[in-house]
Parts: sequence; C-alpha cells; structure tokens
Amino acid sequence: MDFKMSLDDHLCFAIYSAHHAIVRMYRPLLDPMGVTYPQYLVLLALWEQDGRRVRELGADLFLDSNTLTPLLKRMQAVGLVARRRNPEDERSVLISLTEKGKALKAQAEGMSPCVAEAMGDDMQELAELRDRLHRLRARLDGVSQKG
Amino acid sequence: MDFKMSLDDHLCFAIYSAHHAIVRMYRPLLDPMGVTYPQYLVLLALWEQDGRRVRELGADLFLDSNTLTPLLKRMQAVGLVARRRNPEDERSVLISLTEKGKALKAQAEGMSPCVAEAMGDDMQELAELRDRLHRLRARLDGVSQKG
DNA sequence: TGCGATTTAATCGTGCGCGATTGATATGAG
DNA sequence: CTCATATCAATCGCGCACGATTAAATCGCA
Repeated sequence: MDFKMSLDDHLCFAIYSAHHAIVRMYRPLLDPMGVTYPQYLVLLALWEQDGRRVRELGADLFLDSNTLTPLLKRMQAVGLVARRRNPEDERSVLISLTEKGKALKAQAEGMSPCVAEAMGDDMQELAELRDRLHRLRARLDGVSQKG
Repeated sequence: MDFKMSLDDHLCFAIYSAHHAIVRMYRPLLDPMGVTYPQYLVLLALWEQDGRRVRELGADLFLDSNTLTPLLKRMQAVGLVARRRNPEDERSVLISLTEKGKALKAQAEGMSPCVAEAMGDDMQELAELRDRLHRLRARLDGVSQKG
C-alpha cells in the first residue's frame, strides 16, 4: 500500500523531521556556549569518559574519523579539547577535555530546564521513546552489517 | 540528575543516532536510483502532490529555500524535476515531476520489502514510534499538528 | 627476522542544513 | 499612483556526514 503513503506516514520522515526539530531547539541554547550540536554530543561523551581515542569516541557516536577529525580540530581551535598522539600506539590520537571543556559541563546542565520545557514533562513517555529509538537503531545497525 | 547521564540516556542522541542509522540503511537502496536521502523525501512529497511551489514543499519538509533551491537544482540537473516561474506570481517557482521522476515511484516501492526487513515487521510498534516522534516534533515546533 | 595484512587517523570531494543576506516581485496604506 | 512593506527564491559561508583514498604505525605469521 506504499503508493498511498504520504510523507507523514513514513517513519523515516518522522525521525528526520524530529531530528532537525531537536537541533533547532538546541541551537539557541548551545550558541551562547560556542558549540554546535554535534560538538555538544562529543562533549557529552567526553564528560562521561575523558581521554579517549578518536576510534573509541567514534564507536560511541557512530561516527568515523572523516567526520570526527575536522570536528575535533575545530573544538581544539576554540580550546575545548586537546589532541595528542598516544605514546603507547602512535597510530591513535587521544582526545582529552581542557579545563574550559570541563567547565562547560556545568553550563550545559543549566540547559536542562529549557530542554524539559521544550520536550515536555512526561519523563516516562520520553524515556520510552528513547528506548524504542535505541532498539530500532540497534536493529538497523545489525542489518547493515550483514549487507 | 543530568550530571550522571550518559550519552545513551539522552533522547536527543537516540534521535540523532537513529536518524543516521536510517540514512545509512536507505543509502544502498537509493544509490541505484541515483537519488540521495533528502532527495527521496522531496520525491515522496511530490509523488503525494505534484506541481508545488518551493515554499509549499519546504513547509511539508520543514526546509527553507536555502536548502531546497540547490537540492532541487541538482534534481533538475539529473532530470527528476522541472523548475519554472509561476506565471501567476513571478516570485514563486513551481516544482513538477518529470516522467523520469514519476517513473521512480514504482522503483521506490520496490524498496519496501528491504525497508520492512531492516526495520522489523511489528507495524504496530513502528506506527506508534512514528506517531510519538510526530507529536514530539510538533511540540518542539510549537505548532499544532494534524493526527 | 622479514614483510604483507591490519589498524588508525587524516585528507578530499560532494551534498545537505541553516543563519544571514540579496534581489526581484507583489501588496497595501495613503 | 507612490512608496514602504511583505513575500519568495536565490546566494553565500560554514559545519557536519560520509564514501573513497592515503599514509603511518603496529601486528601476525612463516
């Protein structure tokens, strides 16, 4: 029955448009911090665990070095992270937060009321949505590996 | 308590990563058709209603002319759509499907088994996820949305 | 040990998204 | 009719994503 399906009927478009709505919602909150939305996600990963290799960061974020290397260089240029070769394996590069990068965490936590206000206060609903999305992503990742 | 939240705990990251997983899943299906994922969404909108102004297309897709104009020009360059000034209002541009663009619809419908295979066969679950995402997007946009 | 295979980050080109701006056309108040 | 305002597409610059490739370091195995 696909020939009768409208744009809004497609799950792929629901995800697409929700993603962009999220990015638009975060922009005015992140602009004063001087970071973009993908950079904010990198910070979330680093606040959780600092001093990781690019490869490990990429595994968490589902991104490759072709995306992360330029992004991390921009974050380095504004003093949020440091990049140095791993002395124990010169192939890899270790990414660590600067003091400025660490300090942004407190400021980012100040966004929470705004984010909650925008997304709604039904935590049960939001957590369920999150879990359903993670399950879908996991399924899609599993399929694409098999080809 | 946000200071203990990991990347995976964030709904925004669940949407972000699911979005990219969807794009990656569609890529090998769309490549043979010669269209990108955003171009496929434009085609979905045009298959539903042809001969629209850029502004109207953008309203459906939540995109502005700064994104759509170059994208539509690329689609025109490969013969998928036609672009012409609206004779009744020279400010606007009408976008219409070419025969080639219309013909792709049948080919796109052939993707359905692959998409269903990738996303799973629980249509109830997928429809519910879609609706939850539309509700979230509508809330984030601050706009009342149809059901 | 030697040397090909593997791992890792970086580089390059293309196509989105989008804030900001521009220019052309239409509209509306006076 | 005039001129300010509004609307619409187009343009520009920047930052992602990512396929493809490159270069360097490490590993594995005969």
